[in-house]
Amino acid sequence: MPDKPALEGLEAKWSSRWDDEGTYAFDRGAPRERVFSIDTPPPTVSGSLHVGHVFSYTHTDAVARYQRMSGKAVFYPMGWDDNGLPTERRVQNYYGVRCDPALPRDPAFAPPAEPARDPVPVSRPDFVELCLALTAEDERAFEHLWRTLGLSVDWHHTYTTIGDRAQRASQRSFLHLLAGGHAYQQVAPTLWDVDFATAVSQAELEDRERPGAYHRLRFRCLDAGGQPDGDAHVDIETTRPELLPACVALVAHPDDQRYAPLFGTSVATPLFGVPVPVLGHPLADPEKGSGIAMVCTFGDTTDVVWWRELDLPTRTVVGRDGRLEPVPWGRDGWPSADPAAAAAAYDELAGRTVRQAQTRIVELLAGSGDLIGEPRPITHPVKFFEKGERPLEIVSSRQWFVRTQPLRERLLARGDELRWHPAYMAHRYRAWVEGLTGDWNISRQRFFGVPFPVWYPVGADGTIDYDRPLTPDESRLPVDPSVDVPDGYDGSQRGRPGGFVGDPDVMDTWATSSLTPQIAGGWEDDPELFSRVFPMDLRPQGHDIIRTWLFSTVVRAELEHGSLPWSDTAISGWVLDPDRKKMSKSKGNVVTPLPLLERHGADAVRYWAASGRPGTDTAVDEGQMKVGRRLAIKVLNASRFVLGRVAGTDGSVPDAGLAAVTEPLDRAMLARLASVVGEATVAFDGFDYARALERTEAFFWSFCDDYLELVKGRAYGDGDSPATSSARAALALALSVQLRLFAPFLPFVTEEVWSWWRTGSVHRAGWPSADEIAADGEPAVLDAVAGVLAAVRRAKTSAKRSMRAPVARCTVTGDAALSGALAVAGTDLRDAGGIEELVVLEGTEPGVEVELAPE
RNA sequence: GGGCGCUUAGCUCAGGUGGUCAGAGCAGCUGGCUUACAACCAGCAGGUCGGGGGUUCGAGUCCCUCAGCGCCCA
Repeated sequence: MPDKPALEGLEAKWSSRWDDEGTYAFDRGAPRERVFSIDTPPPTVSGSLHVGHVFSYTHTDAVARYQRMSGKAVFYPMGWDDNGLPTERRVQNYYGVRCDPALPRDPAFAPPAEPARDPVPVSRPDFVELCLALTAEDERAFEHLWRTLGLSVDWHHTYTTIGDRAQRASQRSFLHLLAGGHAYQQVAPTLWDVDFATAVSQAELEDRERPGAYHRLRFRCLDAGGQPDGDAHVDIETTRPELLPACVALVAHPDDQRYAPLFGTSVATPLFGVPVPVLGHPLADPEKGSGIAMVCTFGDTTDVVWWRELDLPTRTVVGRDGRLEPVPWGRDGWPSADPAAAAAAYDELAGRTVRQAQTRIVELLAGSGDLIGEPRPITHPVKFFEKGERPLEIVSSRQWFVRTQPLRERLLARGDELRWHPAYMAHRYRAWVEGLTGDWNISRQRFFGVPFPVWYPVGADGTIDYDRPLTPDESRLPVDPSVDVPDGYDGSQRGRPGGFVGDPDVMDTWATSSLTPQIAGGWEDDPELFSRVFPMDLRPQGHDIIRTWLFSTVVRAELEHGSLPWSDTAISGWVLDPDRKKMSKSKGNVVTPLPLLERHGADAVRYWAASGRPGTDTAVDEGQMKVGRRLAIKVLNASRFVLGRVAGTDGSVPDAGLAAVTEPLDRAMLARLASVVGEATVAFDGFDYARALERTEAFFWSFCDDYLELVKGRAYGDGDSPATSSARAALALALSVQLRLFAPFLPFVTEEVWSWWRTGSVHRAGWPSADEIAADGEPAVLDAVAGVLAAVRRAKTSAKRSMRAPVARCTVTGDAALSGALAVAGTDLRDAGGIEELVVLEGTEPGVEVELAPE
């Protein structure tokens, strides 16, 4: 035991010791009922560490440590989410490159030493190499952070979402979905980010308020013969006049009497003279604009609904590059009363971006007199990819979907079955599932991801037969269809008539991340392990990703296993900046965790994190970290005192045990501690680590302030007297229990102290039970005596005297319980308070009178 | 527009099933080198628990309503 114990260096000392000794190694031999398995969020490895990680991962770690101490074999693996767009973007910026899948691999490729001003095109394999290199570097930084923070992860069980195991699981599951009819491919309207050149899913959308303008456009009514019906017309309002050439219908609410007479008739689009029907649909809002809308393929998601439900034709004008594509007016589904005029007008638009096209078409409409009045500015919500900078377009493209729509009821039932902590978080899931409007698009037109394990036959005429995808045997997984060859073909047939082509896309990152319980648990790769850990016990995560990660994981487990992926989920809040504002890179208020760990120590930072209630947003609070640091130091010092009294001259601590605790005051203290153990245990069983910490901490401070002071006299006494033996035995028991109660929160300082007098790790010691210290003590004895001691201190303080100032006489008046307490603990009170004469009176007016000795 | 959460001392927050629940820590103030701890200790002061209404013998604690803040979804 050091003379002057300190916190410095404990992180490095113990994290490497734990590693060497396998303190947190998972016991594969444990039967399922003794296993506690955790499906930890694999953090996105895109370079920056975030204090939010430290916050929520500490919550999980506290629970993991509690479960481990309670005798569970804790399966606590760690993954890195490295696949996907964030990594691609980071690699592009870091190296100054861009992926060009048309390029062949360059055997001599080396990344630019300095990022060039203009991105260097690199082949897909070279690009993927760079992604792998950079994420490997980031992953080392993350692991260092986790070890410094003291996460009790089993570092033998790690995975990445781009690694072979993840690819195998993703592809295998995809093949199962395909075989089961849960995955299908379709050319369909797809949310498309022009800049990223990829499809995105509903879960990745966000609405942003953007300025726009209603343009009032005049459509001429047509008679039954398709000729203009005199001067009859109808005006619509649209924020996207540039989509006029893609107009396929007008819709109004079926009950809207203004337009009811027009239902079933046709009108002609201005400029292009395209005849389109006027139809009724309940989604048309009579309050919006003129109450009648033009349906385009496709301006927004409502257009998609109208198009589908009203069985409208498709006339797409916006291409994947966000520009208007050429259109064959008068042919192939592009009817016009005057194809030449339509073509002439459209020539002004083709090749322009949607923005440019809007400006131009407004000029054309104004010139033709079809724009009525001035555009009317408004702000309205526009759909964006959450990582994108330009509004999403909706384009038709070939995509893989997972059928979620028919699952709705089953998914809602699974949500009810899952135990949520806190319970109200279940609402978020339910609201999301109930609001699903389409199937889950899992195709991404990107590079650093898991490829779809499919090829397509190429017919003799060179057409690709998408309806008969070629799939590999599962034993071949993972495959890369751009390199590997389907069974029955050879490489020379790639892209040739009579040959094959590989699917060019990769899966949505959530299509892999939704399988983390399977990937981490060794699904099919290690069935023995999998049977012991799946379904898992706990999914910890933030509330912001309930609709993505939690939802998609429930979908996959339901389709693959017909079960929940875990029994419980613990939802952490967000970390806010010190001013309680949401952190974001754009605001520049993101707090990085390493400096905090260096400044305050891991135990202190963990204390702050563990003080954040489950589900509650919590501000970064260095004040709380300082409190945590003081607590850790207090644990060191109090332990040093206790062990200094308890240990023999040779340093060994006799294990006197509960039987030696004979003094009522000591038994009272242990009884109170026993109730704290009970409270902490109940709290932890409900995943309420914060309450467990609070109860433990409150006890500890009163233990130090009152009990230690009261018992000092006896503790320093003659080692052979029963009174001293009782004090020392109680101190040893109380310290042992408290160190274990604190261990999930302050793993470093508790392990340090444990090592002074115990063998093995405190983190492998048994979680304390009330039985260990269930003396038949009466806690009120301690309360009563501590109350008198406080009164004595008060008297000394108000007299501005030292705490050592002697008290000539202390007169205590109270009921029988109080006098009984003082009868059994009066000596301790006299010692602690420096009281020369203690007088106890029974009376109805309780009070303490303190007469200090003259100075 | 819908859903969820929050509103308790200057600040950050606790307050499981309604009855010493009006609390803690920080900050503030006043004292004390007390042989575990001055990176410490002792003590003090601080709030009509967002407003209004209701249920009840009794409500931060349950119900309704209003206001503000935040998040999610339209």
